[in-house]
Amino acid sequence: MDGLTINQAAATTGWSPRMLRYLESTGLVTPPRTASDYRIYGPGELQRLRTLRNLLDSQEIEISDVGFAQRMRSQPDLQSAVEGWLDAPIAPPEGVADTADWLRFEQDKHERLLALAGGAS
Amino acid sequence: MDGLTINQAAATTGWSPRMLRYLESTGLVTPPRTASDYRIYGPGELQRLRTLRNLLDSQEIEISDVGFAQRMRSQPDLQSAVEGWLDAPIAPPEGVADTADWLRFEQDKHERLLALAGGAS
DNA sequence: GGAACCTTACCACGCCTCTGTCAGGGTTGT
DNA sequence: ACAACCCTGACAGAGGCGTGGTAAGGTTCC
Repeated sequence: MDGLTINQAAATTGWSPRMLRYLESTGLVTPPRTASDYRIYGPGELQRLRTLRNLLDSQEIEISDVGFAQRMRSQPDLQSAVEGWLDAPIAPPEGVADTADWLRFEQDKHERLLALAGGAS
Repeated sequence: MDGLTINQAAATTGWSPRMLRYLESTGLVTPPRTASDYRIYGPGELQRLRTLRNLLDSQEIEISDVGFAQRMRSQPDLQSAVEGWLDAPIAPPEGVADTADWLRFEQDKHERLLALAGGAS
């Protein structure tokens, strides 16, 4: 044994043992195990637990948020998809000749939908 | 008026009017308003709504996740705090002479805590 | 001026997150 | 061998998210 058990780690970090297991289930802090499946918290894990607590306290964020950030880290396609959406301009796309044309097109579409819903014979 | 009303926008994007208002409350899609507070969805907002739907469908993601990503965008200190935590090494910090010393220190700390909890006279 | 639309503000429901607690069974240390 | 610890799995409850509905009141169009 070269590390703390879950209750010892809980006592020194301020997390409850339940939460340490929960954090492991989210993939945020994953301690190694002994041969008989006891969790072993080394200095690295303890540091990570303490700084995680600081992070959650200082910023207004939740565990699941950090989990999502980690997920974006490991899935580049997800990251590029999200950032692509965020970076997309709010301005209208070019290629439609005139705003008035576009507007008429969309409003007609709306009326077609209403017609479908209403007087479908 | 040079844009669609909320019901028209809902019909062409597939979102419900309720959800368009909800998305505005999360800050993800914020249409401008008329003088009498009607929401006006222009081509840009419609595009954004459709691509948001694509994003949520294609990736395994929730609205609040996108909201969090946007929040990290606009708050650089939050972003650096989260990424700093994610990038922190799992390895023990240097500076402690010996792992055995550290271990003894932490375990002693544990016992002090137990003593406080148990036999506080 | 009335129908059809828009606004905000609530209530409600199902699901998920976070957190605690407990039961049944295996492991460690003295 | 016995206390004290660890494991998993389950139930439970507070609170937030995503979504729908509905009511009371202003706006727009014919």
